[in-house]
Amino acid sequence: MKTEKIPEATIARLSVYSRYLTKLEKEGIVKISSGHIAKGISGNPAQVRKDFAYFGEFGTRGVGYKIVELNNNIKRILGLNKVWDTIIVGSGNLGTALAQYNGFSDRNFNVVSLFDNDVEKIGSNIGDIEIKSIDDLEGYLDNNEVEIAILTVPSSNAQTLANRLIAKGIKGILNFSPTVVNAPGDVQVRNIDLTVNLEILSFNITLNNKEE
Amino acid sequence: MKTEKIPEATIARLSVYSRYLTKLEKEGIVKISSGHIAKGISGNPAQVRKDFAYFGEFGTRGVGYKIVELNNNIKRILGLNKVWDTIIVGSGNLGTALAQYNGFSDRNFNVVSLFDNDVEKIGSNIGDIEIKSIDDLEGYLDNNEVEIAILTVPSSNAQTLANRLIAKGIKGILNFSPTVVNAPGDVQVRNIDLTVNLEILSFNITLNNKEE
DNA sequence: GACTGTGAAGCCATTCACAGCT
DNA sequence: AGCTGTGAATGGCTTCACAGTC
Repeated sequence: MKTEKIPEATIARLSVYSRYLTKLEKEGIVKISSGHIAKGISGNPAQVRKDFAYFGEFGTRGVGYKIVELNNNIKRILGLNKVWDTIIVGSGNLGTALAQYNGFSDRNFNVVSLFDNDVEKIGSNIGDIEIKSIDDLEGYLDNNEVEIAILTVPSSNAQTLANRLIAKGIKGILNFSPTVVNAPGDVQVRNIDLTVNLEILSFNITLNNKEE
Repeated sequence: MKTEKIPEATIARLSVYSRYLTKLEKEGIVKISSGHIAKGISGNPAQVRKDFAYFGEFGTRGVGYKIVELNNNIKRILGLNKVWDTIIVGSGNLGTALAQYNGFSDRNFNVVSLFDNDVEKIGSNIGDIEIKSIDDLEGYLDNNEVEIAILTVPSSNAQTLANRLIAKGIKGILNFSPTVVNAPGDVQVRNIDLTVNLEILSFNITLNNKEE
């Protein structure tokens, strides 16, 4: 193993491997080869091995990988050996849907609060998460250790709210609004752009239809 | 312009350019240079020009691009010069949230129906979209021209439902369940994996914290 | 014999740099 | 002078192929 730049694609795949390994763990399977991991997630065996090799030697030649041990290593690498308290800013349809999404808690992301500017919503609950006033955002972040925020507000407000989050020490933003959010280098931003993905579909379908 | 393989990243950027150009159009701006487009979407001018060059010569040397004309070209390339009727399969929190998301209709994607297997929900409306029984999926697709489906069902059902959609001629699937959906080559699948994106954030934050 | 770990090769996307046009 | 269009150079990721280990 050499220390070198790790492709972001590798990190994304580690997350996928881990979820697959967790499934196998539950089924009681004990060990697995890179070839079978690759088959399970529709990938390439050499790539699976190379992805792991950035971080250490987790397998045994001639044998394969012990699933529990490998998965623990991946979760540690991804920073999932702790619970990440997370807030959602914007309790519109998407924000409230994400607040109730089980997939996050399964992976150690715990939504602790929702923020909105709609007085009709403030004070009510989504599941057992209270919707708080956006005016209380700074106060909340002063008193609670939160490093990750999910941003589900209209494009027009996205950068302003991102700035407020960053000013209060938020280190990662998952942005769903269809606008690019800028942040200083020590703050991670990931954009999930729903319409871009639909438009890639429409491009490819249009292309396929022409080729027929 | 030469015909060659077009990077998928180029298609994703075309979608982003188009949204930015639409914004400028509304502001009444008439022409723009690759440098200004790049600034607007936090990109690189050479890349902007190269992305366009895959499809033709849309600009004028020494001058730049006419915004309306360029945007029309991009929208045509992306297949957005028609309305795409779309169904959502799975009317859980995420499915209903997406059904009400304005960003889709703004870009010519029209959600025409929601499907679910919960008898409590079937027959009720989300906005003006009726929730239909999943048993009626095939019948609906026989009688309505739909090429794109959004899949927001639990992982355990995702592949089965994808197969049913593909059997009825669906050409593109936007999959939100955290599982890989397989499809034949003429069917496009795009996966939006919410937890993968959170885990990339947690990896990067963990890495930054260590480096401090 | 089976499977990992890894240098080298191959492939693809981005960026540079400049000729060509207005 | 300003800006596009594009071949060439660069950089990065993926795949190959095989030595090393069990």
